[in-house]
Amino acid sequence: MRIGELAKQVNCSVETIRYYEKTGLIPAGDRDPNNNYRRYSQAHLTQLTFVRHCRALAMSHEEILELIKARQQTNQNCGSIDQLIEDHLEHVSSKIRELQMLEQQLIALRQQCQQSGSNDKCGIIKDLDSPLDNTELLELNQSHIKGSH
Amino acid sequence: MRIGELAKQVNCSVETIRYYEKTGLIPAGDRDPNNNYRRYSQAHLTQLTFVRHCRALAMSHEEILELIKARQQTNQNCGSIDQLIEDHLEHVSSKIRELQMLEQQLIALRQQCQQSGSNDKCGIIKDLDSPLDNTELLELNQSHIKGSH
DNA sequence: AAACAGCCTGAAGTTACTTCAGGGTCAACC
DNA sequence: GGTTGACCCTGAAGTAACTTCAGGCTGTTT
Repeated sequence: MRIGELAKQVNCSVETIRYYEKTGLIPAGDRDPNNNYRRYSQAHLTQLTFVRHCRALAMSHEEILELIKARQQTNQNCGSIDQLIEDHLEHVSSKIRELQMLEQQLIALRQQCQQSGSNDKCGIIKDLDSPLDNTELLELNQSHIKGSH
Repeated sequence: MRIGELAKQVNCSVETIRYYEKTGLIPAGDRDPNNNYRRYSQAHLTQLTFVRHCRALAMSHEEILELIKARQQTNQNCGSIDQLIEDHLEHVSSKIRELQMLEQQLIALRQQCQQSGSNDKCGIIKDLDSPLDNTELLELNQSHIKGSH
């Protein structure tokens, strides 16, 4: 199977597959000697499926690499896999809590407008002019799950 | 006031302030002729406070630039400001919903392990090997609110 | 033979910064 | 007077996970 076909099967772009190869998320595999095109087997499809599934769960490449490594050490204790999922779940949960606080602040901000009419009287702008209060200082942390835009 | 002092007042790094200047989020301002150091006034502090407040609400630079522009057209109708906040709130809310679905999937995945003991029998790995089902295909969209790691 | 889909590589762009390299300024202390 | 250390400067590169672009070969169809 060629790269375009593989991309279709796992629902991603061919560029993404080439990128995964470059960064070691999937093995390089061999080439058609005639044209130097990449050739993929069932094994590639399996690993790429695994990777895409992990990405759909918002895991980072680093986390996925750890899982792949664990997966290959078949007879080791799976406690580390368990722990990784547990930690990742905690990342996601804390991100949710963070965004929910943001959401509340934005709802409060929205009510400040008061239909003033003109920009200089708009309560939203006035509100944004004031410094951050303590409750807002729990800043957006640099977590690896992507943002809202 | 010099850049270090300003950074302290708004609780960010001096590099961030220089970055904001480069990207137009705050005006360039003047320099001390003796040493070429940046000098800041109360007006700078006000605008930077505004920007930091917006960032604490996870707005993108693009959104903040729009707000700054609106803010300067004092006598225009503030409907566009209203709308921007509304749209941003919707970004945040939909990101929350997305992460909550992720959270549920991770909770389900965590239960797959079944204390098998070894990696090759771990239900988590088996689960990740299977392709994404339809409910998971609502992929992580490229929204501007930062991720979970 | 020309057109067009599909493949290749390497580099640059994306976001909002942070880090680094290399160097000038300034107040204080010995 | 020399030096230490805090603070400032610039421009370039690094971060994550891709996407887009430039330039060019391959392969099938008309």
